[in-house]
Amino acid sequence: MSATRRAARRRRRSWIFKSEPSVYSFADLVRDGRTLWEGVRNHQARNFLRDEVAVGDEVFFYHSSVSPPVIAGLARVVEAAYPDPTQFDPASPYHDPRALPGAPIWYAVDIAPVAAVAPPVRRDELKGLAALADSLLLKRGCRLSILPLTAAEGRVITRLVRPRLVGLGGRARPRPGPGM
DNA sequence: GCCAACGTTGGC
DNA sequence: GCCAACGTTGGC
Repeated sequence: MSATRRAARRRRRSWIFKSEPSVYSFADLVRDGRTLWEGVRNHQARNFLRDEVAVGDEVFFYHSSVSPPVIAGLARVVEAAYPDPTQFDPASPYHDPRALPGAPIWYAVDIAPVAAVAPPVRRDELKGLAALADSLLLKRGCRLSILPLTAAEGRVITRLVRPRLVGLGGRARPRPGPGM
């Protein structure tokens, strides 16, 4: 089997991507159909984006800094890491003068919406899950905006989210993929 | 609005 | 390299 083929068969991973909905919400993603996940300026989160987030991975779109914080949607990765263009743009709030074309510091991936979660899954519902007791997501003080889930954590969140998946644009709800 | 947690910066 | 000061994140 070729390397690409092995990569294609790699186990799909699950991630939490946090966003403040006043900056960019799941509804914005639905409107846009696809977006680059720009502006990540934390090294650990950057490393996940650059090295581990892969096409096809599942993304739980998390609204932070709102009350209550929620998982508002399901998305998937449609383009793996490439240099975040905003780092080179002096007009961008994410501009980083240390970054040079050819020597990027920050990376972005592209994601697309799969289904809305309605009603959204609230953080306090997640807190009720024993399987998430030690998760990064619920860990006090965890400020990572790109957050890996273990397979078990992904499963348990999927179980909660799945009955609430609402297809986009009035179409039928998306067929659950393998493992869902 | 408060504040805990954590990352970054900069003086030494 | 240490560490105090400061800024940001993000739940509450």
